[in-house]
Order: sequence, then structure tokens, then C-alpha cells
Amino acid sequence: MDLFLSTFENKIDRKGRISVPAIYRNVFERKNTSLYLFKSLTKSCLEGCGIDRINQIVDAIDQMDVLSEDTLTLQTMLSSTQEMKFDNEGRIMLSDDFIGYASLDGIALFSGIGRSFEIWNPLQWYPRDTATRDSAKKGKVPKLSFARNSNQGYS
Amino acid sequence: MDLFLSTFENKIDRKGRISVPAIYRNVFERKNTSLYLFKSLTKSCLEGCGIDRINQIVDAIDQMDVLSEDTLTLQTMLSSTQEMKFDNEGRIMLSDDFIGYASLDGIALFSGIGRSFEIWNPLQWYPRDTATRDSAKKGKVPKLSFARNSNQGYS
DNA sequence: TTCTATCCCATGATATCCCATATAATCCCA
DNA sequence: TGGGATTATATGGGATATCATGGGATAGAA
Repeated sequence: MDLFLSTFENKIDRKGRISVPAIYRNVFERKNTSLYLFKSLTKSCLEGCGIDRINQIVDAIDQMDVLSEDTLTLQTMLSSTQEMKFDNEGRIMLSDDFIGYASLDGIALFSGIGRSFEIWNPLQWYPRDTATRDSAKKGKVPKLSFARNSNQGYS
Repeated sequence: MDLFLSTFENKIDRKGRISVPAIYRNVFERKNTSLYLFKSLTKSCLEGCGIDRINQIVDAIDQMDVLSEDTLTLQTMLSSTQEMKFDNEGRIMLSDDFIGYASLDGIALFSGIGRSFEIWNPLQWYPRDTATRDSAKKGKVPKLSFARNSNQGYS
């Protein structure tokens, strides 16, 4: 499965192009698949993923009540989704819509969060990162079980 | 399962490279897997582990409420995680971000703590080590259960 | 045409590769 | 068991390749 880690800050040039970090790009080049970008439902950022993730959403919709609120929400995600094309240098073009939604301005921050990655205005991302770390230091660290029969938390 | 023990102090050269202790390196070379480094959530050090632990975090996120605080925390961990590449001499490159976060300066201390290891500024590690030992001498020693079918973790 | 997206080439920064060396650890044989 | 020989490890530095970025040229749509 796809795995996106680390953070990177890249420039948006005057043509609206931005380099996708090479290690993210490799995920798509290896499998010869496309990168899909959509507006995050809950945060003011863009979210990037592979076709697998998109298919998960589509399948989820198929199994839900057509009239439900959740269906509408997922459909909203899909309607904002764009299939991105890489140029020879591994860059993509961000639409004005995307740039506006994420309040991007000259520099974008890629933040790998596992199965997908986010694209942020650095000025909005850093305070959130700091806040989350501060919260964790106050003891709000999620417990992960690393051994089968253990109650050991992570710290 | 991976096992990291002992402490080592190695130099960070002017290119930002540092030798990973051979016995740590062997863990990854034997399984032909990568070393992952991330910023500790609770301490001013870096933490090193294998892909297994990363996968546990990713899987945990998949099964959690997207909007929960815990999800945010785990995503913060992943966004600081880097897959490290060994050069032919068994060194890795520490990014400026990592060096800054752990306040590293010329020398780094590797501290094996079982399933993972930590990378510290020696000046910060030694006082902590001493303090923990002093505390233990005053009776604060955890109980260890060696019973075969125990579910108790170390704490 | 005019605007814009795509292609193609150039460049600087820096990560990676490769070779060298000093020191420490291990081996091996008398 | 001692001590020289050999190997492993940590470190340093030059050469090379990769990556992010910039910009001109071309193609296509409005």
C-alpha cells in the first residue's frame, strides 16, 4: 500500500507549478498510476492520494444509503477531486481553486500522514504541529499496542 | 522482533552524516528493511524504529475517528518521520530539522531501549540517566513479571 | 490572434556514491 | 595464552547524480 511520510516545503512558481517531493512521486511512478488531489473536508488544506484511496471512497458510497448525509459528504469529496499530471520534472499545476482553498501563497508544505498527504500553507501548518506536540507532552498520547497481549502504551 | 540495546556516541560530520552503530544497522540489513526516524512526541530526542512500528501507526489511524485528537497526534508523528537511507559505510544523513529538534551538536548518543532506540544530545542524556538511577535507588523500581503467561507490560 | 498549458533545456544546491585511512575489535597460530 | 595479522567499524573528503527550480519555445484552446 502507498505510504507517505515526512514534510517538505516547495515553491509555487509564477506559472503555478510546484514540485511534488521525489519520494511521493516515486509511489506513483513505480505503479504507473496518477496522483489525485481534493479539498480536505475538515481542514483548510488539500489532500493527495492514489487511485486506491479514491476507489475506497467510491466503494463506500456504493454500500451506503443513497440519501444519507454521509453519502453526500463523500460525494462532495469526489466532486472536488482532480487527477494531476506530472510534467517531465515531476511538477504539477495547482488550479486557482485549489490555491484559494488552501490559502497558498508562494510556498506549499507537503505533510505525509500515512496513506495520504496534505498540502498546507506553512503559516497554517506550523502552529497546528506545535499545538499537537504541546498537547502530547501534557500526556495526551494515544495508546498503541505494540505487543499482542500487552497493555503497554506508547511514550 | 527487533532488539536495540546499549548506548553509543558517534560524530556528526560536517555534511550532517552519522554512523549508525553496526549492531543496530545489522537489524535492518538482515531483514533488508529501512530505518525510520521521527521526532519524539514527548522528549527532545529522535526515535528510530523499523517499518513494523510505522505500519502499526498507519493501521491505527485507519481505524480511528478521523476527527479525533489521537488521530491528529499519530499523523503528527508520521509527518515528522523520515525513511533513512544508509550509505555504503552505514551512515545516515540527519536533516537540519532533526538536528535542531534534538539540539544535536557534533556528537549524538544512540540509546537502545528495546524495540526502538533514541538519538540524544549527550549533554541532555547523561543527566536524565543519572536522575533515573538516583530515583531507582530510592526504591522506585518497577516490578517485572517473568511469568510465562503474563499479560503485564513493563511500566 | 491571445492566453495558457505543456515540453524541453539549463542550473545551483545538495544528497549520494566511492575511495581512503585510522582505530578498535577479532582471529589465528605458535 | 600472547601477540602479530586480519577484519570490522567509524570517519573524512572528492566525484557524481539527483532534485527543485527557472525560463524559453511550442502546441492547443478560446
